[in-house]
This record gives sequence, C-alpha cells and structure tokens, in this order.
Amino acid sequence: MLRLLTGSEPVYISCDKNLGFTKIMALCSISRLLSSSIRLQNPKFSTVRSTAASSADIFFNHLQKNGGNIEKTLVTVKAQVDSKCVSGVLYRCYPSQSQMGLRFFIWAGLQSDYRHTSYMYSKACNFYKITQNPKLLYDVIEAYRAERCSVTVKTFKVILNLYKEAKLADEALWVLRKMPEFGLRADTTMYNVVIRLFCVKGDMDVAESLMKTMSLIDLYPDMITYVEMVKGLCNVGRLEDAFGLFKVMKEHGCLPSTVLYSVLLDGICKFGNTEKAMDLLKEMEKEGGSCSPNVVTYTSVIQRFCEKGQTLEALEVLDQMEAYGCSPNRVTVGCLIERFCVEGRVEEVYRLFDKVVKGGGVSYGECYSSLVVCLKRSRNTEEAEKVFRKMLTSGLKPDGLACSIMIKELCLVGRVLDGYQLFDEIEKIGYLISIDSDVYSLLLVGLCEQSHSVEAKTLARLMLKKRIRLKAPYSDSIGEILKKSGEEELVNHLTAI
DNA sequence: CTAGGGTTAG
Repeated sequence: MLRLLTGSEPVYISCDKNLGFTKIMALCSISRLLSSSIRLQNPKFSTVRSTAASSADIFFNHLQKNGGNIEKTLVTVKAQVDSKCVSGVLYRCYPSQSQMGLRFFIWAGLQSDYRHTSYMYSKACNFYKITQNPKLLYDVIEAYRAERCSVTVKTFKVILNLYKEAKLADEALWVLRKMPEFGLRADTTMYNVVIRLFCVKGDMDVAESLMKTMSLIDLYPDMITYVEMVKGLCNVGRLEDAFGLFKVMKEHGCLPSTVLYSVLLDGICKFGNTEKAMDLLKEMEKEGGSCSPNVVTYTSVIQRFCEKGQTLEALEVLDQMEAYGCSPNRVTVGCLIERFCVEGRVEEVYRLFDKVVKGGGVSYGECYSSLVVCLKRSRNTEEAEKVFRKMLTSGLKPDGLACSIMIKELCLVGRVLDGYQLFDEIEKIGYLISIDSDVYSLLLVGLCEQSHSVEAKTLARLMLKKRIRLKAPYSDSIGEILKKSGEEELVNHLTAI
C-alpha cells in the first residue's frame, strides 16, 4: 500500500506490480488535470446513472418472491426482456443464486420477442464459468424434471448453446441424450452443434457415430454436417476418409457446395499432395455454378503455398484466380505480403499492390496497412513507421489496426509525444474512427508520465467528447484516485461511458 | 459452415 497526499485527505492506493511509483504520480496528475479543467467545462456530467436498470430489478425482485417453478410466474411480469435486462439479472443472481440466474437466462431465450445474441451466450458462459462448472446446467435440467416444468426443444437448444460456448463436447452430447427422457427429439441443427464440438476436439470416432445416429432417427445430415465432418477428418489427417465422404455425397446426387469443396481442398493442400489439390481446384472451376471457387477458396490455397515457402506457386494461383474473374481481397494480399517480408523481398510488394488493386477487391490503403502490420510483426518497426508516414503524406487511409499498432509501439518505446503527434495528425484528417480505445488510455498515461500536460489535457477532453472510457489496467487505478479525491462523478463518466 | 492482422514485460 502506498500513502499519497492529495488535498486534505490521505489517499491509499493498492500498488500492484504493474503500477510503479512514477505511474502513480502520473495518475495523480491526470486526476488533477481532469478535475480542474474538464469538469468545469462539462457541467452536465453530474447525473450519469441510467434509468434502464429497472427492468432487471423487476425481474430479479419477482424471482426473489417466487421460488420453485419460476418459469410459470415469469409470464405475469410486466417488463421488457432485452439484453440489458438479461445481463442485469445474471449479475444480480451471481454467485449465490446461479441456478436461478441460468433458469432465467433459459426462460428469456424462449421469449418470442427476444433472442439471445452470441454475445449474450458468451457473457453468460464466462460469467457463470460454465466450462469449470458444467454441473450448473445438469442441475437445471434435473430441477425441471423434479418440478415437472414444461420444457421444449428450444429449452434444450439454449442449454446446448451454453455448452457449445463453453466448448464442452461431452456435456453437449449429454444434452442430446437427455432429450428423449422428456419426450423430445433433437434436430439436425442440434446434432451439428455436437458434431462440431467433437470435430474440434479431434474425436472423429464420436463425430462419425453421431452422424450415423442421425440417419437412424430419420434426420438427414445437411451441408453443414458434411463441412464439419470433412474439416474434422482432414484435421486429424484422415484425408482418404474425407474424400470418401465427399464421394458418397456426390453419389447420392447431392452436389457439394463451394464451401465443402474449399474445406476439402484446404485439407489436401495441408496434408496431401499439390497435384491433387490443383486438380480439385480445376474441377471446381470447370463445374462452376454452386461449386465455383471464390475468394476464400483461392486464398486458402495461396496461404498453404505460402506456409510451405512455395511463393512462386502461390503467385501462380493468384494469376489463376484473376484469370477466373475472382478478385483478391485483404486476406489474400496479407498472406503474400507476409511471405515477401519473410523472404526479405519487401520491395516487390508494391508491384503486387498495383496488380491486386486493379481487381477492385482491395484498396491501396488496405494493402499498405497490411504491410505496416506485417513489418511490425517481423520486428521491422523502423520500416513500418516509414511506410506508415508515407501513407499519411500520400493521402492513403490507414486502417484501425495499423494506427493502433503504430501509436502503441511509439508509446512503448517511450516516444509518447511522437505517438501523440501521429495520433493528432490522423485525427485531424478524420481517419481515427476505428482505433483501439485502449490506445487513448495508453497515450494519456504516457503523456502524464512525461509531463506533457497540454497534450494530456487536450486528449482527455477529446476522450470525454468522444465518450471513450479509460481501459484497464489504467481505468481502475485512475478511477481509484479520482474517486478518493472526491471526483466520483467524473469516474462514473470516464469509466462507465 | 470455408481464408483471417497485433500485446507490451522478467
């Protein structure tokens, strides 16, 4: 612990290992900066608490009063279910009422006017630590049975999606097996989820037996099932079996899609021989229609060649791609840039840029941004900075990642003012839209550390204007200090924007 | 459902 004097009251700051003394002093000066100048210029900051918390409160209070079969009475609650409300209830129930929280989550997922986004699933999964505590959902299902709750296929889908998010293959399979006990039957989509989990795990025996089970209960594997299976089989090196599945499908009169072809092609590139891969690509081109190779198809082939160091072959595929009328995109170019950088042939990328930009699938700005990222990644920071500055002077728009990387790098090596100037320049030409928000915090702390108070003040003002919150690990420490010096409202604003 | 940029530190 460290005792600091700010104003009349001593302030104690927990001093974690990331926070040296100079940093703490810097944070204190931010505190002073923000409190002295900014607050006065922005009198509206005093009331920032939102009123939208109430819907979660209504549901939570209802849950507290009505134990047991909560789903029955939840219908009577007159409140809107939305994602804010759902996460609100999740937070209130954790950790002492986890089961209730999850039951509410499942119930909410069944409402016709609301659908959990994948973000909500990951939120619920991470917050309740489903991966570490899969039993929580077991218990929910057992509670449904004990209380004779009415459950539907959709109920199980929500639970399955939580296990999917938690990457728990065995538990997901358990959900499928549990359904008949409730008189319910899983559909193809649910099988696909479980098959995918086992494919990712590399447990292809279970995945295969699941696919067999499907036909036994009159369910048909769809294109998604095949894609997952082919990918899984390729990944464990069972190329022949992947090919076999592909052929069986064709024999059944089911035409493989571009995606399926691409997955198989990618597998052959990775583990098979090049000739066979190129034959398959030709076959796709000839077949055309729903089998036509697309950007992804070509890009993955190019990428595999690059990985193997076969730059020439990769470039030939690029030609083949363009001849077929398919435009390379940012990802395609990215692979090739990386390859050129690795080989120390950086000068050659500019000719590549001219070529691919003509296709219309990617711009010079994107090409140069990729180059900056690539150079930085191969520790060629000096060159990266050169390219980046060249972009700015020639009016090319750097993308968010290139900006973030460049500014962060400058801060990291102590050239905070340079970083700020770059930032300022990009901001002035209006190119700063998609920059990482933690870049702002990094810059702000750096500027304070090096006592560039004018710039720090300007930046802080800009952050408030743009409603950019302070990022961890700075937000906590800055927040602490601000709060202890009585700047609670300001903290609310900067951290809870 | 197929390709897929970066993170610092001892």
